[in-house]
Amino acid sequence: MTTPVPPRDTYRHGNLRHALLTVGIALARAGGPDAVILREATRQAGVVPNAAYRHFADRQALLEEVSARALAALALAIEAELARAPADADPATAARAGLRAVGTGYLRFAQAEPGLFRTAFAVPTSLDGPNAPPGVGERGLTPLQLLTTVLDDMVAAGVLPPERRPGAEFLAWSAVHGLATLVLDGPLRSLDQEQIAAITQQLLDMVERGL
Amino acid sequence: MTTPVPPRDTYRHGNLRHALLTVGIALARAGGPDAVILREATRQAGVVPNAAYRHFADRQALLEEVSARALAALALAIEAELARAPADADPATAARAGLRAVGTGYLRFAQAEPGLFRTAFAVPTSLDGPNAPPGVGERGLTPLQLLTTVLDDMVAAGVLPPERRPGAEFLAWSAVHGLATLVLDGPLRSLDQEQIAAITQQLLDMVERGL
DNA sequence: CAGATCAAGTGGACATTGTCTACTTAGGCA
DNA sequence: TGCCTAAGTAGACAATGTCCACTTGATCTG
Repeated sequence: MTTPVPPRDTYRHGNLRHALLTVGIALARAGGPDAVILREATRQAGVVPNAAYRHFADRQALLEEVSARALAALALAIEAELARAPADADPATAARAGLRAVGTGYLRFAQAEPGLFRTAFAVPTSLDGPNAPPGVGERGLTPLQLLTTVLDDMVAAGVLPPERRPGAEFLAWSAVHGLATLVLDGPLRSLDQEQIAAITQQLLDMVERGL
Repeated sequence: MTTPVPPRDTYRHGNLRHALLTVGIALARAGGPDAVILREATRQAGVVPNAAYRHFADRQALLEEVSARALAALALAIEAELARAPADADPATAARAGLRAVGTGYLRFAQAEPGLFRTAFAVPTSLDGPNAPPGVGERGLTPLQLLTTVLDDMVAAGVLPPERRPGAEFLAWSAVHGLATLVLDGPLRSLDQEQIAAITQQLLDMVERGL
C-alpha cells in the first residue's frame, strides 16, 4: 500500500498541506478513519513524518480535516439525489419526494463509500457548530441543513403538521443513520444491494408515516 | 490508569483468561473499544504481555469477547426495562409498552454505559449468527431477539399488521440505534438527560406510528 | 514416589505509530 | 547581497501488537 513516490528535487514540497489532505482522503476512502495514518500520508507525499507537523497540529487535526471533506462528499451525494428527484407539480408530492431523496442519497453514499462515510462520523465535533464550514456540498449546506430544508418544505406543503416539525430532523436522521450503521457494520452487512434498497424503502415509508 | 497489582507468589495465575476479560470489560467501560489495550490488560492482571496469547489468539479475539459481554449487558438492560413495563390487562397496550420498553432500555444503556455500548458494536460479527452465545441476557436472548419477540407480540395483539411484520425489527432497530449514535458521538452530544428522554419519546412515537 | 510432559508464564526482540527537540535549507524581502 | 524564517530533515523516545525461544511447575503416569 505504501506507494513509493519519486524523490523530490526541490527542498520545498510546494503544497504539502494539500497533498496530505488528498492522501488522507484516499486512505480514509480505502480503510476508514483508522487507516488515516500520519506517517503513511507523509510517506506517500514523499516527505519525512515530521513535516506534517508544520501543517497539522497532530494526527487528530489531519483526521478532522479529512472527516470534514468526507462530510462534504456526503452532502454532495445527497444534493445529487435531490437533483434527480422528480419535479412534481404537486408541492405535497414534491416535498415527500425530497425527504426520500435525502434518505436515499444518504444511504447510497454509505454503501458506495463506506470508508468515507465512517470517517465522516469518526470525529465527534464535525457535524455542526463552530467548525462546520468545510463539511458542505455545492449549495454550501451540510447534510443536516439539507435535511432541515426538506422538512421545512414538507411543512410548507402541508404534508407535515407544524407541531411535529420541531426535532423532526433528528428523528429522520436517526432512522437513516441507524440503518446505514446496521448495513455497514451490523447484522445487515451481508445483504446485497437489492435487499438494501428494499429495506431502505421500507424505512423511508416508516419515517414518512411516523414523522 | 495503570493500577499496579501485588506481585503474584504463584507462578501460575490461576484464572488469567477470566482476569483478562474482567479487566478488558473495565477498560471498555471506561474508554470504549480503543481502550481495550492488550498490554494494559495483562499489566493490570499482573502478568507479562505475552501471557495473554495463551488465552486469546490476538487483541482482536479479546476485544470480541469483551464486545460479546457488552452486548449481554445491553440485553440485560433491555430486560430490566421490559420487566418494569406496566402489566396492562389489554394486550394491545401491553404490546405497545413492550416495544417502548425495548427502545427505552436500549437508549438508557447507551447513555449510562457509553463505553460498553460502543464496544458492543465495535466488532462487526457480534450481533447474530454463529457467534451469538455470549451476547445474551438472563433470558438467553440477544437484544435483537428481545426486539423480535416484542414485535411478534404486537402482531399477536393486533397492533401491528402482519404484512408489515417482516423486517420490522430492522426498522425499529435502525431508528433507536441511530439516535443512540447521534446522542453519543453526534450533534446531539450536548443534550442533557431530560432532553434526551424527550426526544426518545418522540422517536418511539414515530416508530410506533410508522411501523 | 520419581520423573516426564506439557500447558501456562517469562524474557527479549522487532516493526509500526505518534510525537518531541534540535538542526538544516533555501525563498523572498530588506 | 545577505539575512530571516517558514518548511523539511535527522534522530530519538515511548507505546503498542506480536513473534520465538526458554522456564516453571501441576499433574499424570510407570
